[in-house]
Amino acid sequence: MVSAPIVQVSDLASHEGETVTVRGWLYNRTDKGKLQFLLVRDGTGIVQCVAFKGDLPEDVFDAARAITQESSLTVTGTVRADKRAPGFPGGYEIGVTDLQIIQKAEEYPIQPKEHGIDFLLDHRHLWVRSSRPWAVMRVRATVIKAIRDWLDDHGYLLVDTPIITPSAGEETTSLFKVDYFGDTAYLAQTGQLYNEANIASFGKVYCFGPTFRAELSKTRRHLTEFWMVEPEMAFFSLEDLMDMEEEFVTAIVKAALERNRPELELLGRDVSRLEVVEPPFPRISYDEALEMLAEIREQTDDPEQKRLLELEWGKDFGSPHETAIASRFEKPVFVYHYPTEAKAFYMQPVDGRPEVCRSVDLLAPEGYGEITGGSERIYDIALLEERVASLGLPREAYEWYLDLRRFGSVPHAGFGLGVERTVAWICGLEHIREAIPYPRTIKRVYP
RNA sequence: UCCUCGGUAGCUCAAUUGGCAGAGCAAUCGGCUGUUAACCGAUGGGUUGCAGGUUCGAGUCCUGCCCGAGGAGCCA
Repeated sequence: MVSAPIVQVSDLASHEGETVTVRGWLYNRTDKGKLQFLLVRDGTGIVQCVAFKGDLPEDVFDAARAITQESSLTVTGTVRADKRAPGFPGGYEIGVTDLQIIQKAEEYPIQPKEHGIDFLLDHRHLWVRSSRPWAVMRVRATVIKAIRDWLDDHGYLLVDTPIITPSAGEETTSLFKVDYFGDTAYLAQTGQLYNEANIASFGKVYCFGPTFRAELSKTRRHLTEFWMVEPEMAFFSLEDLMDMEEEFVTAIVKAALERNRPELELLGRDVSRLEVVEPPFPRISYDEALEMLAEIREQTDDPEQKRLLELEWGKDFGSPHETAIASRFEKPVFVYHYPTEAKAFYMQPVDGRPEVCRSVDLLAPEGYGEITGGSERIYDIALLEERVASLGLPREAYEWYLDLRRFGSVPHAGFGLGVERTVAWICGLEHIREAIPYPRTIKRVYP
């Protein structure tokens, strides 16, 4: 047994010519008789290990030959550059001198070939080992770090908000009910109301965590459990909000381009679509968006498309509308001043035009839909009380929230950004379920 | 919740008008010194989602149920 320094596959380039040990799992193999090509993963990358019968003791070569897909192992050998070597990042391979199997895997269900989505999701605990999910989760980690770094560096304080909440924030039909020692509680679908309390202590805050929606939504952009970051800022106007959002979203995209370009290439992402993301983002009003939709409807000959793009004033956009609007722009596009009736009770009406409110959604390009939604909040106590009453909301549940307007209320604004939708957009994924390690959808809580 | 589509070997799929349930990959065994989801030869592998029905005969037709996918509405 040769003892050699343990190195990571991602660092192999700096060990050319040295004898090293890699610990990991067998990703795939090619058996050429006296020559074995073993693709070994270690979490940081994939390296090809080459075992040649003539160079090795018989037992070592036999071990290389017997190893099954996804068996755990340690491989020792000499690092050499070779253009033919596949892997991630590739270009280097290990000439095997020793090899030990830690556990010989049983027949592994996932092959390096096409599989159906149902099968893959049933085996998500194994599928996470495959190169596509691996690349996506690395981008996801970058996105999350970029979110935190940008906010922390720009004067926002992370203030955690509860996941178990006492009352319905918005509609109870979309809340998961929890038995709380005999009382009813709900899983949070937003931390916003608490953020609004926290800004009076810290000025600019954000909460970041999982959030839960019991909606019976069955589309490529919905999960019942997803991660959301919600910044909330005292003394912010709608314009301040858009200025901040475009800087923030640009920083996230840039971080992924800087740190995960190889992963994005592995995913087949056209990164030129991401490289154009720079402030300023186009800004259009809801009314302008409706005109745009009317134009698009006129231009299409597809009767189905015409029907899907119909929208009467006052309604919120569905995904066909969002996709159609976003397709007119290279960059993410802000749509502001939505009809008040389509939005939440706490959004500030526009002066002199109360039928629309100071709200803004950010639509991602390429059909990825709404990635942020936010607004200025009502800060006048009388107006907020009136809204609570007119919508028939339970006043007692909102007493503490109304308090915030009684003790030093200020104009303020905030928004939520959906992490999985952002990751799906950056990675170019077909479906949001690939943007989270263990997706929870209306039909799936396993594994 | 509504609409549409689907469920056949471990996986991806085929099976003519209702007439012997098959292929590729994977697995196992053998061959090959540069493979990139290698290739070549051989072997094993099936309660056709479940329950009924029609029929001489059902993977195929009928009824009910279960499971999943795509889309809509709603939303991030």
